[in-house]
Amino acid sequence: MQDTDLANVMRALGHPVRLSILRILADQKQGDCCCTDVTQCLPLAQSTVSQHIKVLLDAGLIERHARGTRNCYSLRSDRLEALGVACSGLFTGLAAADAAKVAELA
Amino acid sequence: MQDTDLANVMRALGHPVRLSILRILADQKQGDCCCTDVTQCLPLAQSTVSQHIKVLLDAGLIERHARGTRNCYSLRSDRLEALGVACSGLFTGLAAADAAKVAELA
DNA sequence: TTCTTCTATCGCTATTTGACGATGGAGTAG
DNA sequence: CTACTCCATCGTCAAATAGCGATAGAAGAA
Repeated sequence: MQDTDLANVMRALGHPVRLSILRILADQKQGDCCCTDVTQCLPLAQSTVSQHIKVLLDAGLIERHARGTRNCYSLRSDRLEALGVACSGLFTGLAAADAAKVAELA
Repeated sequence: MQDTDLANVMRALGHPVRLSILRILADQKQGDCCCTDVTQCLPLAQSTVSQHIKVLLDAGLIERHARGTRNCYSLRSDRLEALGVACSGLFTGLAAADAAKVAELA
């Protein structure tokens, strides 16, 4: 994953409300979680929640699927898992490079 | 790690230049990497780089230590490793909760 | 002391973000 | 057809962010 893409995803996750939305979607029963449901879990206006959802959508972290009269949202588990791997790799990679310098010095 | 803290760190990482700075610090030889060194690796003004460094400092991702006449920076490997664990846990946790719903449905 | 280097900070501007209410289109129910 | 619900989008505002040049203080060098 490119640094630019990674930064985009990170920025999308860089707001506590958006992390909350991800958790709400993870806890909700299979697929039938619409914007109104999420809004009722948060002390925010519907339009604000909709905006945050859009950010997560654009970052590819969630997906939308029409469910009768509603738009329902669910996590994109594949992307989340890939992200977990990328982050873990990035951070331990950085830490490892750092450690290598120290070792090299000895 | 709290969602608020996690979001703060994510936001700090949500800019490609700051990711670059982390990589630069990881590659640089032991400890003697000052603001000017970083600036020379980037197409940005020194003041701008200094600001980005401050963001990383405030997020606790790097640390400053005076080295003679300069201020040198290095990664906080402990924090990075902790972050790797936290991210990995968060993402796989979300994905797992999502998968559990599907299984429960069956 | 005087000079030079380093760099954090200030002031400024332009852009982006976060929040809100209002609105209108799409679709269901009656 | 007539409600009614859902919700994405628009317009607006305040605040934060990202960029720059200028500057001043700290500290080593001469």
